[in-house]
Amino acid sequence: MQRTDFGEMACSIARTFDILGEPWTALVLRDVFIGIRRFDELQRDLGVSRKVLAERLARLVDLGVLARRGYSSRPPRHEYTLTEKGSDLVSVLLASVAWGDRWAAGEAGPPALLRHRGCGELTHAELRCARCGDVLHADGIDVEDGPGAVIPDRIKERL
Amino acid sequence: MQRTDFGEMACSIARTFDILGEPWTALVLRDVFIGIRRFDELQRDLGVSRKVLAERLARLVDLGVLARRGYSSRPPRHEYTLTEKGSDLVSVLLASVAWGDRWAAGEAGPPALLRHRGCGELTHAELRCARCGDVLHADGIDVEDGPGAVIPDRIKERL
DNA sequence: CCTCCAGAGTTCCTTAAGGGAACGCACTCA
DNA sequence: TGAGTGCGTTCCCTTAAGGAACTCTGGAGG
Repeated sequence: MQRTDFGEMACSIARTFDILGEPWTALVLRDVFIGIRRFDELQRDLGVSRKVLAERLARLVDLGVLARRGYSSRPPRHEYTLTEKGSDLVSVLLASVAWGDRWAAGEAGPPALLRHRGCGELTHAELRCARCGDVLHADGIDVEDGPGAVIPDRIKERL
Repeated sequence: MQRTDFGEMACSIARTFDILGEPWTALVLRDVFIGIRRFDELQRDLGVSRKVLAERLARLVDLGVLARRGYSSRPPRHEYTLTEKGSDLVSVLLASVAWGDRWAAGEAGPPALLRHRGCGELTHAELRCARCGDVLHADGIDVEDGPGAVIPDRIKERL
């Protein structure tokens, strides 16, 4: 329902989930990623209401995650594609595929498989430290304040 | 609002976002991850309504993402901690931190920094192919059907 | 013993977001 | 000219989100 504005919080998780914190948005991005790019195709594939789909697409275009381009001017037709910002967001989806495959796939196994074009193998995404290259786990990480951390109001008033 | 049941879809993204597809849940997990474990602390830190917080916590415990344990029996007090399933889900949060830091941080820079205890350096999470170890990008991946892909109903009827 | 406080939820109420169905409009094709 | 397709809008109803106030339990303090 989103009465709270997560996008303004001083937290990259909140800001990301201001966009992704709503299942349809994630699924729209997934579909565009796998090549479903037109309104009606998306609507059929997802089973979402046209209203919600229209809203999500407009928001994603607004945010610069998707781009809307005409691929035919007569009749006017358009399609949605991922921008760089958008394909980068797909990483979050890939991380969630890894989790879902491990913890929510059940007996049937993963519903989809990922093939890395670089090496040609079936694979899954693994999170690694950008510095040392080791696999990252939640319990090997400490969080510290960064430059964009909030300045409490009582201090901000004095600036 | 979630009238649609994303958890039943044959898609690991949908299943993951059935849980995470709602900003408060992500923030609750973040807080538990950074060590905020008690109901009132969470409520104060997040500014979420107690009702929504109670609902989210109950659901996460139900799903096995969080565990609720008493840390004092007299007076009865409890705290929430991440299970293995939960800490694994934090990976998705780490991926979203990387995206948010890059695309939503603005001039101020990232609100928080991650230090990898393994190497001691400030770092960020990078997605890599579990097979060849190369960095994974959305556009280097092909998606194929997996064993858990849906069986269309007209076929399922015959089994 | 009586009152006060903290932790941890619950209950109630209002409002806005979700979902479906129908409508609109531009263009094409038989 | 009438049906079909692509892409949305509009209307209306229902349900969940959010806030505030209330409850209940079990110490502390005087």
